[in-house]
Amino acid sequence: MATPKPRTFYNNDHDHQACVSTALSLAIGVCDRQDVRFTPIRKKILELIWSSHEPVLAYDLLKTLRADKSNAEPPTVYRALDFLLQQNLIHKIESLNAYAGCHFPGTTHIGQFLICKNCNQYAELANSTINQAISREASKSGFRVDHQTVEITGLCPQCQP
Amino acid sequence: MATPKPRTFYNNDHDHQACVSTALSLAIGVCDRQDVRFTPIRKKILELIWSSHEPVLAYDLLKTLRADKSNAEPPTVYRALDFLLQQNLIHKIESLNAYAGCHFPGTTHIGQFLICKNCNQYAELANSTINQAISREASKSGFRVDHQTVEITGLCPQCQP
DNA sequence: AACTAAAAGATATATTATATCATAACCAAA
DNA sequence: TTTGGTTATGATATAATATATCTTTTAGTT
Repeated sequence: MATPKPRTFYNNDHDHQACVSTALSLAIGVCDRQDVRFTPIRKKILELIWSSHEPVLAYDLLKTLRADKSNAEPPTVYRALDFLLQQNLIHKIESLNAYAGCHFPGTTHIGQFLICKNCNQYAELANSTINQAISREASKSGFRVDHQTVEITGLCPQCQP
Repeated sequence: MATPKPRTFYNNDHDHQACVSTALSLAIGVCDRQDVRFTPIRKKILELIWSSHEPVLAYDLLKTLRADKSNAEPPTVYRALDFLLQQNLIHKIESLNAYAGCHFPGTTHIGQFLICKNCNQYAELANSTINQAISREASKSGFRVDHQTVEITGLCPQCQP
């Protein structure tokens, strides 16, 4: 399987509405094929996650969601997040306790995250060189790999001096 | 710099007291060289972290610590953890919100963690093949890497069927 | 329409972590 | 050997993240 082309970081000029609508369309397709329900709350949470290219905190989602749904409570958000995680439409960034839109939605892939310390944007790679190196080296210790969490912090191209 | 030999997973027969005392001796050396204070609380927390080869939760440390120090409160533990993290004597396992003894204490290294889903033990690698693959592939996206979080779950040799 | 299963509402609480101010211990210099 | 400064700890409160549980509503099926 070829490594998909890595997403680059975005500048202020890009057509962000296109990012959001692409993510939503793909999500509709995924849920359709999986025969699971892409309810209004789930759609709204996915939209909010895609409102920027930065990982988002659950309680920030809750605050924003409450503009629309004043009765929203933490479980409302966490249930939607759990659903979106299960459908591979978002990822959790463990080192930030934050959630980020998946760039390869509905596909089985092993993602790696590049997170810019300056602008807080992330990029998702699905780089087979990295994940093969990890699998191979782990095997040398006799370890059978099930899941990899790879989160890389640093400076994105636009934030470098 | 050569890749240090990866630590393997431990079985029930190993001389665990030796693991603990080695960790403590090395910590004393590190703190000495850094001219920082290895106080009784810090020592106790490090000992508790090394009481097994499994990552430990902060509030579990607190519970255990209270056997000795009944007035211990969360900041007592978190301050000691912060200190030990700063001195590279322990690591935080982000995907578990847990803390684990460092296998290469006091050295600058880029660690990777293998975490067994069955027995909960971890091993720490400092594998340059992995971290070079990550740096190199991240560079291709123009990203300047500062820090890597690599946490791999699966089955250790002893827990495989 | 009645039934069933899935989703959402509502409430409570668990878990993880930090802020802040007060006190104590350590240690260097006068 | 006091003085003063710094670092560590005590104590209290609270913030931030996440889940358990029970009820009600909604959607889809018979």
